[in-house]
Order: sequence, then C-alpha cells, then structure tokens
Amino acid sequence: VNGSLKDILNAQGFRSTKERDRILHELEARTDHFNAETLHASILQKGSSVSRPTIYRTLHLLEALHCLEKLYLKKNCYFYEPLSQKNEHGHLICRGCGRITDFWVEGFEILKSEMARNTDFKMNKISIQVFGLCGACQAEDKHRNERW
Amino acid sequence: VNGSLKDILNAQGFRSTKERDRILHELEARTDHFNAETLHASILQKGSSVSRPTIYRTLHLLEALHCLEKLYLKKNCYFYEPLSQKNEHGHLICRGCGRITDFWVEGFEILKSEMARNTDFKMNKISIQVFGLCGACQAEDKHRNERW
DNA sequence: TTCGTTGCAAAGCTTTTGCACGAAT
DNA sequence: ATTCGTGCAAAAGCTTTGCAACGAA
Repeated sequence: VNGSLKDILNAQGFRSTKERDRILHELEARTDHFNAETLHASILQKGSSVSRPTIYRTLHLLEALHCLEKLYLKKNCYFYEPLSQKNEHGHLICRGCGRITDFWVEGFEILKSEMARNTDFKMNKISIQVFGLCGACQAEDKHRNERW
Repeated sequence: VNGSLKDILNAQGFRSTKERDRILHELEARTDHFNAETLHASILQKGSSVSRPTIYRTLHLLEALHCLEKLYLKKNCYFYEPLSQKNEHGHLICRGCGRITDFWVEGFEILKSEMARNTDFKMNKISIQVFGLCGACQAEDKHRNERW
C-alpha cells in the first residue's frame, strides 16, 4: 500500500486483474499525452495484451475515481494528461511533427488573476495550447508538410 | 462581390449551389463554436436541407481555403471557430451548462511575449481554455450535475 | 460460490468514400 | 457538352454494449 493506482482500486473494492495491472503499469510509465488508442497500441507493442473494451472501461473507471484527468474541449474532443504531470502547465503543439510539450511561464499567474478580477467565471482549470513549429521542425522546414 | 464566402468560392472557380448557399448562410449567422453535427442540425431545423456528406465536404473546402478555422487539439479532437470571431481570445468553458464564451485579457500579451523569450517554439496560434462554472451555473449550484 | 471482469462479436456514432445522377458554367 | 457537386448507400474508424465464460475474493 504505497498509493499506487492499484492500491487505490483495491481500496475501493475493485479487483486486481492482470489486465488492469498491464494498463496501470503503462499509465505510470507514460509521460506523453495519450488516448485510448495510443495506450492500447503501446501495450500491445510491448508484447502484452488487453482488449479494446477493457482499455476503454478501465480509463472510464480511472476518470470516475479522479485518478486520470481527461481534458475535454467539446463532445468527442479530449485527451488524457499523463500521470507524471501533476502541476499546471500549457501545451506546445507542433504542427509539423504533432508532438505535445508541456511548458510553464510566469504569465500564467498574471492571466489567471486578471481573469479572476474581470469575469464572474469560477475558474477551476486553465488549459493553454500554443500551436506552431518546434525547433526541430523549423530547422527541417517541415511546414510545407503541415499535418494541420 | 463584397468579400462574402460565396464570392471567395466563386473567385476560386468553385460553383454556386443552393446547398453551399445554405451552409454559408448558416455559417455567417452563427456566433457559437460548432462542429459538423451541430451545423447540420441547425440547417435542418430551419427547414432547409443538406446531406451530411455535403456538410463535411464543404467544411473541408472552407478550411482548405482558410475561410474557416478548425482548432485542432489532437487527432479526432477539434472544433470550429465561428466566423464572427476574428480576434484573438480565450474560451471560458462552463462545466455546468457546457457553454463556451470568448474572453480576452491583457495577460495574453504578457504570456505570449514571455513564451517567445523562453522557448524556441515558433508560435502561430495560442488557444486558451478555462474550465469552471459560469455565473448562472454557480447560482444554480449545477456542479452536482457536472457533465465533465 | 459469488459476482466482478474480460473478450468477443455486434451495435452505435461520426466521418469518409464510390458512384450514378443532376446541375452549373 | 463538360465537369463539378450532390445524395445515397456503404464503408471506415473509434467507442460502447450484450452476453457467456472466467477468475478473484
């Protein structure tokens, strides 16, 4: 009992299964933003196996327990934050290679306090996406092959 | 020839059709964030009709011509900006009622200049989502029925 | 033994595509 | 007369669900 996801599930009365262990293990190892599909793919790629329905069911369960953060933008529009990232941050999204990088700058706090002053909105999570080209893609002049 | 979407399409050699007119008309009237589905629904609701494939094809066309901004977060994860909104802004997304409201604060600029100084990322679009509860939903204490 | 959990197969949704018909130029 | 654009129907992806079998407690 060290606070792992497995312990949390057990404590809530959910059973330990090899499938859940495989998923939790993968979740704890990941550092990038992911979805059901990419998570499934990496588990298979490592020679393990879990069915798609189980991936979806487990992700839903972890969301419900607030163990995983699914960031929604709209219906059918979301991604999961890696467990390794707990603190507030923005995302740099490269239109060249599609990579998502986290960042944080002082301006975050300024923006938040200004918003608190100027709106009646009760803020509970701020999510900042910056689209553009990462250093590597600028060098490779990949913008001629933009994915978006 | 007044710069309407219709003129732009014609100028590029695309034909005028009643289906395109219906879609363009609806696009020009909208002020909220939308997707193919909601756009289709509002056209039908007004007694007009356009098939789904035509909705999708037309939206793709307008994106390609940079007449519409489709904001991608990840694969299968996006929404369209209403045409009426041209200037930079963030989104207040209410977890109670799901409504998306645009906002702008001074902190935007600070954040951007700070980022330009601190990263090698070539910024080309910044997108800020703030999740929380709008004034109305705070009043109604809707957070017990949060959608997310 | 019980009942939660899984995989399969099938169903549901949203989005895309092939194709023949109809319309714009 | 061409060629573009549309609708239909079917296909393609991703996600969910029903159900029988399995396995953790």
